[in-house]
Amino acid sequence: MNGEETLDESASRVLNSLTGLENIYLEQLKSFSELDREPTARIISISYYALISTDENIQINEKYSAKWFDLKQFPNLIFDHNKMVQNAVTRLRYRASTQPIGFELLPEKFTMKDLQSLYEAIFDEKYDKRNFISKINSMDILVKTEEKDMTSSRKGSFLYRFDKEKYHKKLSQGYLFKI
Amino acid sequence: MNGEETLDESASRVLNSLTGLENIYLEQLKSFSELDREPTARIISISYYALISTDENIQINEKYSAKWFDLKQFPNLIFDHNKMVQNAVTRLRYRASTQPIGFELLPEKFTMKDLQSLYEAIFDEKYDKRNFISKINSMDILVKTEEKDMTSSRKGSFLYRFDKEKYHKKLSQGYLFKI
DNA sequence: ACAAAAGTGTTTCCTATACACCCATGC
DNA sequence: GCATGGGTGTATAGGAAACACTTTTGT
Repeated sequence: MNGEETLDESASRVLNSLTGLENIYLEQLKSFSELDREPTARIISISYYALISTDENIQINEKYSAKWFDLKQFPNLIFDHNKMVQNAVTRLRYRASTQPIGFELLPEKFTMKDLQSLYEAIFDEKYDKRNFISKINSMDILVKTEEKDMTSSRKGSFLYRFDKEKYHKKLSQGYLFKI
Repeated sequence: MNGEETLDESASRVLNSLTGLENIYLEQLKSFSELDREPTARIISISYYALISTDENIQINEKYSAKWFDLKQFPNLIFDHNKMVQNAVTRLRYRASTQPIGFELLPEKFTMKDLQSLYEAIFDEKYDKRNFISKINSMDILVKTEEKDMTSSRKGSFLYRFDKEKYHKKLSQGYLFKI
């Protein structure tokens, strides 16, 4: 980090220089301070994770040779970076079960199927679509649009939007998000 | 922190110099890095919380003028330290609901009433004793001893121990602690 | 007409909660 | 014998999970 920014700002800046993205959900995870975690010097790292929507068009800056990996088949990382990833997955699952961060990861309009697939990916579990949809509907934080996504079926499936205002209103009335 | 220790070690050392205690449960919370969090210099702090059992006999080192406060009536703290305390309470509650850290805070042998009072303090809620006890019993991680605590009633109440081995065996079989 | 995904309700089970009386003992 | 805290069981309600068929439409 630089001397003139917070750690959160620093994380934002790094993500931006890597992807060009701005205003991305970032959450601080934890510090890693083992003496021998890197061989050349004593380095303390504070890890973060970001939620990057599937509809963002990203040009990864080649300078850092970063790459996307599927969680189920990602390579061994150097130093303690495997631990960092594991820690990030755990935190992501906790966060996703207590806050509607799922919507950070979808385009503004999405189908119920998209939403279900996303949560299935986050928790690495399969859900029954009837139960999933009625759970989501019971939360009453989505708005059904008139539009349909016609790309995945002949019948087409309705698109929904996350209603931030409604959600925050419910929050202030003591509502607890729980999935 | 010194240059030759991890942050966890540093937290242990600070706690030890404050209280003389060793082998205390400590968990790292998060970093605080706002530019103006302290007026005199740019300081980044990593907060921790500790679980200190009610049966520890503690001599607080007067050098640091530390004091114990009841959470329900603790004073305003300087800088961003109120935030730190709030963050610690939130984490403690999360941890206590997913891991049996309650037992870190009790003597080796304790009554069901002790345990219930402890969880009531952590979550600032009252529980029905029948429901509480049957929930604890259904976990099957306590051992009832033959001994009774005679200090709180004429009848006396049985003392229990937390069975770490049993708990870890259950964990390895996929058991999830949940209170 | 048929293939492919969307959409929709009901039943069952289990967990969480509410609730009240008897027991053992010291005084 | 009574006051005090300890100990115990059951009934009810609500949420989670299991489960299958009809609809739409492009080809």
